[in-house]
Amino acid sequence: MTTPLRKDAARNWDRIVAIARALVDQGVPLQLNDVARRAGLGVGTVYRHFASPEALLETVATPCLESLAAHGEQALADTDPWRAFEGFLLRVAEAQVTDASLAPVTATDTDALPRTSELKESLRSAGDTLWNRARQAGAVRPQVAPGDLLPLMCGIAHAVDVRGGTSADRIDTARRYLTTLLGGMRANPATA
Amino acid sequence: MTTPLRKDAARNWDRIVAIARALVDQGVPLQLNDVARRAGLGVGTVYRHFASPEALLETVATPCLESLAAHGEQALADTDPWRAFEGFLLRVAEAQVTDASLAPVTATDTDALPRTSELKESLRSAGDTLWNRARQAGAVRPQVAPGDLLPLMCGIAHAVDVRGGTSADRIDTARRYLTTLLGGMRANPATA
Amino acid sequence: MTTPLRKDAARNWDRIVAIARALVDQGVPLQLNDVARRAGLGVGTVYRHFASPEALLETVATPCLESLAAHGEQALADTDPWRAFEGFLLRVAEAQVTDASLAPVTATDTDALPRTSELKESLRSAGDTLWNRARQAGAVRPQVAPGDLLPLMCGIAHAVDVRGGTSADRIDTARRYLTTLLGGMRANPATA
Amino acid sequence: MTTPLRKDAARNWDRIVAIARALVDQGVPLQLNDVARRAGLGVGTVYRHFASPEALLETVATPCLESLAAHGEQALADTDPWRAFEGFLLRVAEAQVTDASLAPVTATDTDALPRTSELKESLRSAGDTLWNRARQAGAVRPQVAPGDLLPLMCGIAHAVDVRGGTSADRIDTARRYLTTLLGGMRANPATA
DNA sequence: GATGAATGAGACTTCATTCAT
DNA sequence: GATGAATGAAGTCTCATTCAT
Repeated sequence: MTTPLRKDAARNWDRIVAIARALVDQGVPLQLNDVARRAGLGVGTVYRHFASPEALLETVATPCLESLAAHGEQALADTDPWRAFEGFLLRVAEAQVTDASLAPVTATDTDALPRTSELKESLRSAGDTLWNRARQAGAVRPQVAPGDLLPLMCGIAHAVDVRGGTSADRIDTARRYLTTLLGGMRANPATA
Repeated sequence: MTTPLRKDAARNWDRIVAIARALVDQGVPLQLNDVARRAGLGVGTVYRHFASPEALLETVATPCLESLAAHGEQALADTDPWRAFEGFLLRVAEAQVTDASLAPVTATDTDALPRTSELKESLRSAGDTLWNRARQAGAVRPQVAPGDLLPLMCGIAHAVDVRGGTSADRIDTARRYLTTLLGGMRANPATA
Repeated sequence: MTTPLRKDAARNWDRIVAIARALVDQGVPLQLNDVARRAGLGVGTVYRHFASPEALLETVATPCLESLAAHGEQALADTDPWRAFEGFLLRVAEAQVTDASLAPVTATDTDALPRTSELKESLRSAGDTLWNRARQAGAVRPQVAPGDLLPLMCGIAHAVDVRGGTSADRIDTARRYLTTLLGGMRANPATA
Repeated sequence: MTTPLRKDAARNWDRIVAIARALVDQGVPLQLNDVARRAGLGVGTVYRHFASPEALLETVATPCLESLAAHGEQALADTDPWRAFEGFLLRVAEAQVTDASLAPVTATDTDALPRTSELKESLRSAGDTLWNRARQAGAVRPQVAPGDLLPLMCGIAHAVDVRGGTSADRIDTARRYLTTLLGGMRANPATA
């Protein structure tokens, strides 16, 4: 497909992504000039690898998106539709509040990299399928539709951001919020 | 309290706010220079009235915040705790997706105007009280705490933004999302 | 000469000068808008009394300049020419490092108020006369000429500023510097 | 240490500094925007080379500071402590009234460039050493201490500025002032 | 006389992107 | 391929002064 990079170019690529990852983790906005300086590379080099800050950000987010997409695939194998559905959303929500590169990438419509679009599509489709199965099993109410899943996960992530608090709290909070939301999606609340 | 503005100054004030309102509605980021140019005023004039873009944005948001706060007060008079609680959140959610000035103002911690802080505090406190009443009436689960209410409303607004769609859909979507969330918060789903 | 001010105008005048004095003492640069706000007056009022920041600053400096000029007059009565000369310069130097309004006023060529020019001229002339007497008495070397006196006092004030240190040190430092300088001006060092 | 600049960048650097030099000589305050316009360069280019107006000013001043520092070193080799001390101060005073970039740089505490701090420190230390030697040789009175030297030189420069007069006079005036000051510092006036 | 709103030039700085070397 | 200098629009904000009310 793509020509493999020359060894040094690959080294640069790795370096750029590593630096960007670190910046994202520290909450520093990605600026290609800045990344270049920190990486000890020329801006041009960074631009050669990544056409825009968004492209770099998406590259940083890719492994996480891939792992989520993989989880989505696996979840399809689960025999309990609700558990599969719930587990998938939990993973997504946790990832969103854990990895700062995710929120902006999932929240936008326009992707810089085709790979990003593929992965987001894959997530969407996994979510839809899981939702449909749960629906057919009578476990979810039709109130929210498949296309709502990812937006809602973005909403949870944003709610957690707004709430503030220490980074240790974030996962807990996200879980509480998701649990609540799921409570409203479930068809047969555990009243029995 | 405050001296009423001179007639000409008031005219300018109104004009600035009106232009800002229009910009916000079109999704254009507020820039004081830009507002000044469009209003046919000197930058200094705009800065005299609004010390920062945030101050102007908050001013634009104020009427809406006031109306929400007023609704919060009224809701306290409702004898049905759950209905009062639900009604309040519904109003907040609708406002958030209807008025683009609200989201950034409610999502930040640092307010430019004291009035904004008052109103936000008032909303928070109304939400808390309504939640507590519903709680004491056994209508809500303790899963989410009062402090979570506003963040969650911000989350819903964000989810609606991410979902996209026409502005006509937005209110419906917000309602669906809120209904779902409330479904998860309610202690005794009306199954009885 | 000048029409006496109406009572309220005089009150405003006093107030403005008092505020300006306080600002100068705190090292805050004089801005007429700022002064007006702090005085609870309109800018226009301040401009009516003082045509420019410089005019206000000179007004603030005036009492001190007057007292120095008065001292200059008195010094002429002293029978010991060197003591008179030395005493005058000491007073000037102390004033310069004590009253922050003085340095800018004495250092510039262009005065905003005629009164300032008069006072500066008076100081200059007093210094010249004292220098001439000391000269005729054989107490000073002709190395520095009369016109150098005030510039040198400004130089001392500036040296004290550059040196930094607490405000308590300033007078001592100024005295040391002046003593040294005078040591170089005196014709018969106390070697006898 | 530092990578040499590319040829074109060096050309721009030189140009910027040359223009800044000219402005300083004309007494025009350095403004990076202004310098950029006069140099026919983008603002960004000037900012790339000089992070702030102060940094540019210090760069303009550097050669002169270096030459003074070099003189300081050489002066240490002089066998006559007083002559060395006097010669050093004379050079500094002359430079101050000759090169308008010096006064603001020497008068401030906070340097924009590390190189400037080094050079200022070097001057300070040379002055201190020369003073100490002269002191040990019994040539100076302990009235002014080493830390006073640079402030006093700034004071002389300022006195010369205040005095005004043609630029031809300036050096003469500075010499007279310094001579007088040194007269007051010297322990054994050549009366013997 | 007093007021204070309005002015607007102009300073500072940032940053995404291009392109000569 | 890599470099990094250059670009310049655009945004921020300040402040001395004027003039309508």
